[in-house]
Amino acid sequence: MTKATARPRRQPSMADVARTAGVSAQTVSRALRDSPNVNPETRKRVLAAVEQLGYRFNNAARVLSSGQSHTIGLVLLQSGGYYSRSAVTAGVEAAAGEAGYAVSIATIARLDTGLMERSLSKLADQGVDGIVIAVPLISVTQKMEDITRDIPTVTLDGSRTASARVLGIDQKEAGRIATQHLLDLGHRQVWHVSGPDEWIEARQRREGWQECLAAAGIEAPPPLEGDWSPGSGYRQGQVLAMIPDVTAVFAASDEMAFGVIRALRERGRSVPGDVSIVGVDDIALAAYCHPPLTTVRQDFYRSGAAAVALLLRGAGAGDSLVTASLSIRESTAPPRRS
Amino acid sequence: MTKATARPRRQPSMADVARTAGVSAQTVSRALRDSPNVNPETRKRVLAAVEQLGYRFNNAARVLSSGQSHTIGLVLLQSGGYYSRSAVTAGVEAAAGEAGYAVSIATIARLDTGLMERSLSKLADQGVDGIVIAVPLISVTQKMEDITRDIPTVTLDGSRTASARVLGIDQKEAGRIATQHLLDLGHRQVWHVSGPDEWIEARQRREGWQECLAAAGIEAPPPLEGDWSPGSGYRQGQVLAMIPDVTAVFAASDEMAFGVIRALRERGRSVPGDVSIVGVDDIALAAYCHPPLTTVRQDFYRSGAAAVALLLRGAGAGDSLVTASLSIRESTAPPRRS
DNA sequence: GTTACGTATGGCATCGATAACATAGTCTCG
DNA sequence: CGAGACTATGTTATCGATGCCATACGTAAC
Repeated sequence: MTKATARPRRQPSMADVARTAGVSAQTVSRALRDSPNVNPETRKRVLAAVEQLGYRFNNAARVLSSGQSHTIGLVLLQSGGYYSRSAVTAGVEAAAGEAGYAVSIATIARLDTGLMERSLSKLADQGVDGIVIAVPLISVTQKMEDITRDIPTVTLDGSRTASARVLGIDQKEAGRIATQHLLDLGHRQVWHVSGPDEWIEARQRREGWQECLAAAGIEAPPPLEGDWSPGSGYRQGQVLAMIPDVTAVFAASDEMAFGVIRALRERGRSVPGDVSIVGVDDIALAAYCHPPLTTVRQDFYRSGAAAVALLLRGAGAGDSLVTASLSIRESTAPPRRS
Repeated sequence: MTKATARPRRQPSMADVARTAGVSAQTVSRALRDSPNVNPETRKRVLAAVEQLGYRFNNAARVLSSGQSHTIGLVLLQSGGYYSRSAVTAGVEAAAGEAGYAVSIATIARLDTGLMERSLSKLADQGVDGIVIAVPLISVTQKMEDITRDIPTVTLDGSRTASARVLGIDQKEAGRIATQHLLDLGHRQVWHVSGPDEWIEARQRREGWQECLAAAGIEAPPPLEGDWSPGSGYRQGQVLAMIPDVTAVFAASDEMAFGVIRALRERGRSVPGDVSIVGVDDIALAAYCHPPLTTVRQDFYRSGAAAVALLLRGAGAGDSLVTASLSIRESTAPPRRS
C-alpha cells in the first residue's frame, strides 16, 4: 500500500487523480466523461490513477457546477394496501437507473394537499431534475404550480396541472373490460365497489363501469365506496349480501374483491354460484386464493418506466396509455337460471 | 419588483436574498438554519425577502460546503412478491424524513453480488450519509467492505459485514412461535415450506422451526423450499398432498401459505380439517381469504424506522430486535382424532 | 509558405452555501 | 472605568467539478 495513512479519510479529489496521472484536473474530468478529444493513452493513465486512488467523483460538486442533479423525485403514498405502489416504484427506478438517474422518494402518509406540497418542496429542495407523482392529485395549489413550472413533472393519474404532463393507465378501460365480461356472461346487472372518491383511478374505473352499463341500456345501481383495503370490501360485501338480486360485482381492487367474497360467503352466497366477482390488479395471490379471482391486470411497472421516459425524453413518447387485459378465473360464471 | 426581468429564470441565490434584505449572505445562511445569534428583527427581514423572491436553497451547494448530504440510501429488491418491502420503505422514509433526511433508493433485480456492488457504488457516488440494506447479503466482497467502511450501513437481516451494524426482526422467533402454536394444538409433526436459502430470514425461520421441534423431541422432516411466491407454495403444496400423514404446515410467508392451501384443497385435503397451516407476515388479505390465515405478524415498518434511528443516532438505540406476535385465525385447528 | 483548422491539453473563473476568522457594539463585574 | 465575555454581523477562503477560453502542435489547403 503506497497510500499514506496520515490523512485519516479524505476522499481523493480530481486534483489528486490529476497529480498522480501527471495531467491537469480538467483532463481528468474529460477523460472520465464523454470527451471526444482525449488521447487514449492519456485516458488509460487517468483511469489507472483513478483505480489506484479509489477515486469516486463528488456528486454535489458535479451537480453544483453542471446544474444537473441527475436525480428524479418520486412521490408515493404510504398506504401499505395499495398494490400498484411497489410495481410503479420498481418501474421508475429501473428506467431511471438505466438512464443514469437516481431516484429520491417522498412518501406522504395520506392524501392531503398540505403533505403533498411539503413533499414537492422537499424534492425541489433536493434539486431533482424531474418528478413523478404516483399519487392522485386531489387539488393543485399555487405552490404546487410554482414548483411544477420549474421542474418537469409527470403524474401517473389522469389529473392535470398547468405544466405537468399526464401519463396514466387507462382506468376507464379497466372498468369497461370488467363490466363487459360480466355482461357477456349473461348478468343483467353489475354492482360496483369503488375506491375512494379522491382517487382519479377510482373515479375512472367507476365511469368505465357506468358507461359500459349505459351502453347496454342498463341503469347503474349506486356504487359502494371502499378504501382499497380488504376490510372495506368486506363491509360493503355485507351490504351487498342483504340485497336479494345481486349476481355480479365489479370491485375496484383485488383486495376489496376478496373482502366482498368473504362477506358474501359468510351470508351463504356462493361465489361464483350465486354471485360473480371481478377485481382489478391481478395481485400474485389472485390466482391462488379461493376462489381464484377473475381480475383486470395492468402493467404498473411499465407505466412507471414510461413516466420516466416521458420525463427524460421530453414529450413524444407520451400519451400512450398502458392498457389493461382480463385474466379470467373461477370467480366469474354465468348467472344461475332463474 | 426591483429585480430586472432580463434573466429568464435563474433561481435566486442567497446573495440575492441578502441584497434584498440588506444583510450579508452569511447572515441569511444563519437566519435560515439554527443560528443562536441572529436578531429576531433581522431574521424577520430575511424571511420576508426569502418569501418575496421565492428563494429555495441549493442542495448541491449546501452538500458541497458542509460535507453532509442529509440523504440516506436504501437498497431494495425489485421482486414484487415480497410483502415486507413496502412496509420497510415506508418506515425508513418516515424516520428519515422526520430527521430531515432524504431517501434515495437503489433497487436490485435479484439477489446477485455484482448487482449489489453496483447499487452500493451508485449510492456512494451520490454521497449518501448512510445506507440501509433491506435485502439479504449473500456474500460480502472487498468492494462492499470498502464502501461500508466509509459509509455507516445497517443491514436489516442477520448478516454481518465488518462495519455494518446489524438490525433485524428476530426471525428465529417467528419460526418458533408458529411451530409451537401447531404443537400446542396437538399436532405431532410440523412440516415446513421455507423461503429461498439465500435469504437469512428464510434460514432463521427454518432454524426456529427446527429448534422448536427438537425441543419437543421431534425429528424435523426435510424442509421444502419455495421462493416466497404463491406459485411456489402451490407447487410444494402438491408435494405435501402426496404425503399421507401431514397434518400441520408452517409456511415462511403468507403468500406461500395460500399457495399450499390451494394445492391441498385441490387434492381433497381440507384446511384446517385435515391440515393446519400457519404463515408469516400478516398481509392485509390474510384475514379475508378463505380460510382466514393464522400467521405471525412482524412490524416491518418499525424495523425500517429503527434502522434509520440506528444509523443517525449511532449505536445505542440498536440491537433491539423487533419482535413477532401470532394472529390466530381459522387455518389452524387441533388434529382430527385418529 | 502562410492561412486555417482540428486535436489534445492547461488555466482560471464559477456554481451557491458554509466554516473559520474578523470586527464592531453591548454588557458585566471587580 | 477598563478588561473580558458575549452578541450580531460582515469578509474571505473553501468544498470539487465543470464551462469557457487560451495555447501548443500538427496538418491540410490555397
